[in-house]
Amino acid sequence: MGPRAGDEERPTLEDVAAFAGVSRSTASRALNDDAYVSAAAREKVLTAARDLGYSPNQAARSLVTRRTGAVAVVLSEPEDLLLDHYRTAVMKAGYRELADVGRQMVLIFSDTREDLSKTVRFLEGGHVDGALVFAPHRADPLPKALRLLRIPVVFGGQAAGIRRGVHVVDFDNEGGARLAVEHLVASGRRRIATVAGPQDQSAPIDRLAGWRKTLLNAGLDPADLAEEADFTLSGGANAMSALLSRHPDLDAVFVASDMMAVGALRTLDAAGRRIPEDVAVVSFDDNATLAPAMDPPLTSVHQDPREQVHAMVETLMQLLADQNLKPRQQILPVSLTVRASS
Amino acid sequence: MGPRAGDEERPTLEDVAAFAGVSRSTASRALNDDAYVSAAAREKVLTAARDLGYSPNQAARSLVTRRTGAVAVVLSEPEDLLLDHYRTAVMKAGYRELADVGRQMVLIFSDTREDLSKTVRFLEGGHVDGALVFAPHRADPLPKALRLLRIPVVFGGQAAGIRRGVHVVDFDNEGGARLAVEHLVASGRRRIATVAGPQDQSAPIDRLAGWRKTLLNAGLDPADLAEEADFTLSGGANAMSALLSRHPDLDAVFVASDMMAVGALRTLDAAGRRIPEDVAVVSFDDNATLAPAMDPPLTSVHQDPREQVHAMVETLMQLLADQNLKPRQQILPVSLTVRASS
DNA sequence: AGCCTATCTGGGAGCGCTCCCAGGTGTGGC
DNA sequence: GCCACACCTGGGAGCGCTCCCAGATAGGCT
Repeated sequence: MGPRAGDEERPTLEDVAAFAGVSRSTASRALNDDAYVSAAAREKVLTAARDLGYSPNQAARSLVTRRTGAVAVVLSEPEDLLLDHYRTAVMKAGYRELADVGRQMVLIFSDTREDLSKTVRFLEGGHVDGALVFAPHRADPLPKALRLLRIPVVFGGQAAGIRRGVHVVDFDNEGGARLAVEHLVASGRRRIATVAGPQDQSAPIDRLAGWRKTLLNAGLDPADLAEEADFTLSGGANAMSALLSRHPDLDAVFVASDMMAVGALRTLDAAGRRIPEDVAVVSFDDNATLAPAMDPPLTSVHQDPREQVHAMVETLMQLLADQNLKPRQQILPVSLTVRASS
Repeated sequence: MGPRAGDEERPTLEDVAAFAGVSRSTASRALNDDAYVSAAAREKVLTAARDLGYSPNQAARSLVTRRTGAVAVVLSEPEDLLLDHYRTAVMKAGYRELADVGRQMVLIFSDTREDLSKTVRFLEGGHVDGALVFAPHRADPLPKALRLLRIPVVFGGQAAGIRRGVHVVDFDNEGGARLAVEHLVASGRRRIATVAGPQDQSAPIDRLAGWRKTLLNAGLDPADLAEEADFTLSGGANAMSALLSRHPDLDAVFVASDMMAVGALRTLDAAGRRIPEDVAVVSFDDNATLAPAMDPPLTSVHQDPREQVHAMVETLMQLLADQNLKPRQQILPVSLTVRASS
């Protein structure tokens, strides 16, 4: 039971207080910079803490404050989770934005059936103060399961199956599609096809709807000019082939993601179409490593995941301060970055 | 101070015990399935816990056990962190492997100077029981800073500037390069170039060394046949151009990553070289979404990040059980997946 | 019968922190 | 001179849990 070598006990607040010659209470106040601590006492405590290499015991702290200082970022997808550009950006942004408000990110991947209950149990278990949830699939049971949760939740993108009573920060997908199509119409295109994303997710649904409505508004016929794909490069290439064989005379295409646009570009190139002379291409995402790097560089609807996450964190912080905050749907604007492909 | 609506207090262990008609101690034993609890008591406690919707307070638990149940996964890179395929795979694998041993992953991105001290402070602060650290850059100060840490650390890939006394799980990068080059030599190639990765990281250094040694062993001259690039697609394309202009007669190339190989393929195609007839291509990583999807599909050195993370978690668990475990360097074997590009 | 062990239970202490409250000291106003 | 009020400090309680220990009961051995 004797002290082993290297078995240095971690100093406690009590140790710091003793070392500084003050009480535990004063030490606590100094370290958390509460009011009513004399400058001299504060100085002594901070020095003592530094000298002893003190770092507060989080467990003890959160036992009494009932705050963990951690926030979960949940990436849900009933099937195998794809860590695409968007999710990757969300993770990085989540880490940064939460760090900026002094919170730690705890990442949760929820991509199997059994994960659902594990995820709920974790969020329920007091490990985190709140959660940012990304659950793009409409059939995903997670959002509904989270309704009974005691901790505040903010959704990134629409919460499947829930229309109200939750906090949501989404992009203006329909508006983005409208920008894209209006741009094509304005430059004289008349047969504007679309490669749509998976129609079991709300973002691609909205993009498709935006394309359709804008065409109708412009007096153009969308019939048979849409093809669904799965957000992958090859999916985009195949969808483009299908469109091309149905409508060899199409003169523009709105593709619902950059990655699919790369595939579409490849198909158009193989079919001998010049871009943008024969066919103009506009895509969605404006992925910084993809869109400008293509040949030709892609015109793309710009959305900034960091901005979304920032708004989500902001909302969550308000929620943490005031549990009764009225549920809010924030729709972030998007813009069109015009490059050589259109 | 009266109870608000929806202000349901979380049940404590005490509540569960009272409900089950046993003592707090017995309830605790039943829930943690300790020995010496009668079947009847256990049953009553578990039922009570379920009925009350009890979930243990983690803070209270870890205050006394001095275990958090969480493990950090640190992705370090002094410059802007690139979430490439490998790191992404590491994150997913880390999440799964840690979940399998009942631990929670806490992800840490450390990619600026000031992050260093924040990272150290976090790891020091008792938030996690241990850490899995990925710090590929040789100049990265993090590994050395972690030496004084009180918590167990396992490195994924070599720990910059440290040769011994740390736990490391690495791939056999040099052996992988040897496999690749021996395969090319065996198929009759004689002018075998390489597109090397950044030489400030140990993995690409080892791959380059393996290429060089194997050529020399085969009686071939590596002089001037290596070109360094930065692991990006365009970097690979440019390096390939340089090699091609220096050695128009090269008949094979070993590329240090799949992504760079995609660029190299593009350059070779543009230069009118047929693959594999004129130039054979072998790359490294065997990225499941990239290597088989290329035209032609890439022969690639296969390494499995999940396997690496699994070994790291295993080592960490042993370390958690026995702090004095002797430091170990584990080198995981790699294999060659032969496809049409060679 | 007596004793020892294995099995099971409950109470108490205490992990390290924050928060509340009582109390002490100084300063200004009447 | 006294009170009011800011400012500052220390002690005590208690967050919810696990672990140790004392005690109770039942069964198997000498």
